[in-house]
Amino acid sequence: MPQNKHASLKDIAAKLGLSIATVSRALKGNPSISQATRDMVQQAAEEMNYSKNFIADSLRSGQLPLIGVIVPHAVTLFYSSVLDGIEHTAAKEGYAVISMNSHERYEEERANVSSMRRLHVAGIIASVTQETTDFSHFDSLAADGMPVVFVARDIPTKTHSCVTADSADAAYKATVHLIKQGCRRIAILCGPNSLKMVTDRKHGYIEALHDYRLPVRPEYVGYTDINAEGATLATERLLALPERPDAILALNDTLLFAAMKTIMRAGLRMPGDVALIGFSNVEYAEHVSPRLSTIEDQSHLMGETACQILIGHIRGNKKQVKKVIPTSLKVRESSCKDAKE
Amino acid sequence: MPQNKHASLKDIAAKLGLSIATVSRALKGNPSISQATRDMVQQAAEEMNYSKNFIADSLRSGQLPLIGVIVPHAVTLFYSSVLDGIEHTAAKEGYAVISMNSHERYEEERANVSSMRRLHVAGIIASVTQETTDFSHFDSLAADGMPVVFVARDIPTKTHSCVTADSADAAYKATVHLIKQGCRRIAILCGPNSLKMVTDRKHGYIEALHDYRLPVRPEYVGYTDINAEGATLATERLLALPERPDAILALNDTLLFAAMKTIMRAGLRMPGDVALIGFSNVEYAEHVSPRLSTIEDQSHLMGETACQILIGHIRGNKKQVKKVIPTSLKVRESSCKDAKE
DNA sequence: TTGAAAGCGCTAACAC
DNA sequence: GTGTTAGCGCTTTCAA
Repeated sequence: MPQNKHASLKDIAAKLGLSIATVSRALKGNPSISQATRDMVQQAAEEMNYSKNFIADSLRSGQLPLIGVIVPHAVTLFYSSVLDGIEHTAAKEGYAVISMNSHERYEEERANVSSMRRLHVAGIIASVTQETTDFSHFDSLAADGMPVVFVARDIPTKTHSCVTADSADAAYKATVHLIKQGCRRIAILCGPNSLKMVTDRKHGYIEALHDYRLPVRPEYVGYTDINAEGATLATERLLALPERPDAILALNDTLLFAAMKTIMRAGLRMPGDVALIGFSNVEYAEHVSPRLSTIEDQSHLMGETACQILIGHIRGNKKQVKKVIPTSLKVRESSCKDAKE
Repeated sequence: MPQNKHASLKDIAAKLGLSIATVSRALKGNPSISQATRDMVQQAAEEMNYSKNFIADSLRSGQLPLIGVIVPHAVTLFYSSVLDGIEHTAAKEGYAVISMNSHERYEEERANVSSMRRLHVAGIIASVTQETTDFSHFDSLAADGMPVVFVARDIPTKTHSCVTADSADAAYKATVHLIKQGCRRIAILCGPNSLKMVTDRKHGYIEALHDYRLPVRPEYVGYTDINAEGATLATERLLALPERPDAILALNDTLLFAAMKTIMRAGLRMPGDVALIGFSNVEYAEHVSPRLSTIEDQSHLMGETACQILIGHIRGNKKQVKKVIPTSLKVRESSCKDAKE
């Protein structure tokens, strides 16, 4: 015999000699159905192991109870944690999560967005790639009535909701920390300016230098694509400057670890010759030697928050929400000039 | 005006004065439709930006083009990489991926399975929790005709397909490596025996001891739940033995890093007092001090392979497949007695 | 070569 | 209180 197809309303109706509509109403506790019938239907449904086929609903509503998530780099503790936060909240609200990885590539991101649209997901949470400078693929979703919330990496457009870290603030604090350690030639290792995350963090860095009357030197702003190779080259360029930086602030995990390796390989002492601090969610930062100072963001909470906002939009809330999640500075060995050396 | 609903076959038919059936056939190149009509329909479809609503199909087939994935611990490089491999293969074959995290809890796993079933996914890829000893929730999927493939952590039942690492082999090689370093009191840090992954790896460890005529001492087999707290306690117990082990083999990332911290905190030298090696996919293993020796598995490939097998089953292949993916031993400082100390 | 109609499972508007 | 019917978008007989 073929596979046990799930029991349907029709089956229950047939068994009980009722109409499909009555069964449907009884099952959702419609008060216009007599208590006796309701009980009878309830029991039959349980016996037959009935579960509602939500695809039928979806056909009518044109929307599946699914939330689409697009991240640029899924195989990281940061994004897997964001994803877990999203899943957590989504599950509580009756949504499942479909995730896709754009691998930091614009073309893949576009393809992901169109897959999501074809899938008729109820809404999308996205973190853009470092290549993305054109945002029309997202705009067209809005035109279609599919809500979008950006997480971690926002886009410049003003009309979307987003959840981000307190980037400028965190970079400011980290820079001040370095200044207080006696660093005067502080470099920053950046991703592309197309990411608002980057410009925000750079802004915090510059503000701190201004406030402490230190010059902002263009040669100390190292740009790179966000990958290990690029970051290694950019760090090497910084270290080769006539006036070598005495500190580096790295804008994310990838950049931070690449910078660390490059500094060590150059035979420089850390923090003696070059202090290092960076944005990171890698718990291993505290196990490497020297223990790395980091700015941690609350990735899980960012995911949960983004999902809550998105579900709000799905349910009809039109107001955009821009939420900032605090980070925390973890001072460890790599940025402490006065610490044990 | 309301949201731009997608154009449907009906819209195209109306515009062209054809029947819905004709449009449907024309769009899939049915040869019984005249070339002229086909061209006309094709063009209209493009103009109207038509895309097929697959929910309608799904209602009829009772199945969505979705693959469900259940992992015990999503926020790890191992599982996020497995997931990325699955997504990669799924996307190529026209499936999207729904992932859920059981957080190593049996009850969550059961809930995940029933969510997946409610969602009418086409098939499931799962890695069981360390608490799972009853597998009836998976068996009932099979009864429903929903294929399941296990990845990384298999279950004892013989009838399912699975993709696993060459656990016994890898543990054997790692143990032999330790023996060749002069270790004679080799301990193993295990998860629960309910995981086949654990018994397989333990088997390899025991075989190696046998082959080199070393005694298998029960007190050197440290059991723990797979989490940092449990692993720390288990390591402490091992280190407190009258005859302290001179080497530890840890069965996964979590256990490995917990063991490392515990050994260091006890003030013991590594590898001098205790050598350490473990299964891990954490690239940071090579940045900690001392650099950690590891057994790496090909997580991405495991995901791709599992997905290929699953899609085979979805398409009707009934033959079970058991695939073993090779690992590689990365010898670094933490397990080399003769290395620089 | 094309059209009409049934049906996938469910809900809601409209009877009675 | 309960039944009937239409319809969500599509495929697929069956007719013409």
